[in-house]
Amino acid sequence: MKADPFKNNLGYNLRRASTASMSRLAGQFARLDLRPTEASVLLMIEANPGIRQSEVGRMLGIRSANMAPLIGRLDDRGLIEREPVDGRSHGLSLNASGAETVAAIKDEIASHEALVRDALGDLPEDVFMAALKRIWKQMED
Amino acid sequence: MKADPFKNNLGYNLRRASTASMSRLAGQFARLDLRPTEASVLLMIEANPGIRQSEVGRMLGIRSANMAPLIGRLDDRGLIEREPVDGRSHGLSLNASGAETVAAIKDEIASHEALVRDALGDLPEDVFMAALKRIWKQMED
DNA sequence: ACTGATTGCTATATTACATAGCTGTTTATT
DNA sequence: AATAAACAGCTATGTAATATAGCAATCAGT
Repeated sequence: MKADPFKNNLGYNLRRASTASMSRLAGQFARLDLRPTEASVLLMIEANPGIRQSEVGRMLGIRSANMAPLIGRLDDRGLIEREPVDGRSHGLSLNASGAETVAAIKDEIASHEALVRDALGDLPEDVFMAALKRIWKQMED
Repeated sequence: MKADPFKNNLGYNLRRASTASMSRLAGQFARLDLRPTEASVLLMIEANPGIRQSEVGRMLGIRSANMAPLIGRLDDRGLIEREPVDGRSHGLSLNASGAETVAAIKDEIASHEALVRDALGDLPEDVFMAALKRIWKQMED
């Protein structure tokens, strides 16, 4: 048996847990022919109809250079509508097909969340999540 | 203010925390001209001198196809030695330069770990880490 | 009216990870 | 001993997320 220098490493275990979780969720989204970032954008649009894509990007931590082709794909697939709110901005909203897709996304997320919650065992969900949020914030300084 | 549909999403907060943590650590490793995966491989070799690269890959979750160029770079940079243990396997070990690099890596990791630990607040480190490990294991089934 | 910031975009590079397939070597089975 | 199966290392290639640099059009504040 080999020694594992990362056994007690917080950062490493955080990364492995996140990677494993995302990889599984990506597999679920693949059934909808969606990538995780695309699904997250659709959810953000559903929660905020008319939101501008620059704002979606800011909230999700996606650069505008990466948002452009992403939104383009969603538009090409007929999931969203773009309406100009001023000369340079488009307000984004879901159309019927997009709303259907979001409903399916929510189902996948719910089952995935349940799986993660199960793994927490005794540790209360809100305590765990608060710690994650503090890590996230802390690292940005 | 816009609504955030991911505010109470375990998977999303796990991912953001992990990404932020890794991005910061990558910035620290960049000072050593190393990428995170390269640093992790060097640490694994230090902890297990003579280990074969296939075994490093198994423990770190890196495919053999991706290990090959990675090990090649570390060899080209003169950080590791490869010695044949049989006709198909190479035993990996650090040379003097590699050992020096690993010492620097450990310093960076220590300061990074301290930062993550601070963010945990009241939540005991071992409880948090155990939860991460359970998530990691759970997702693989 | 002008300056500077913002928005959306193209082009391109990097990093991590994946699959497919190849050669040679070792181990197991007959 | 001969053959089959598994393994180690590798190349080539594709995908996803992310990053930087730069551009044109638009908007806001002085």
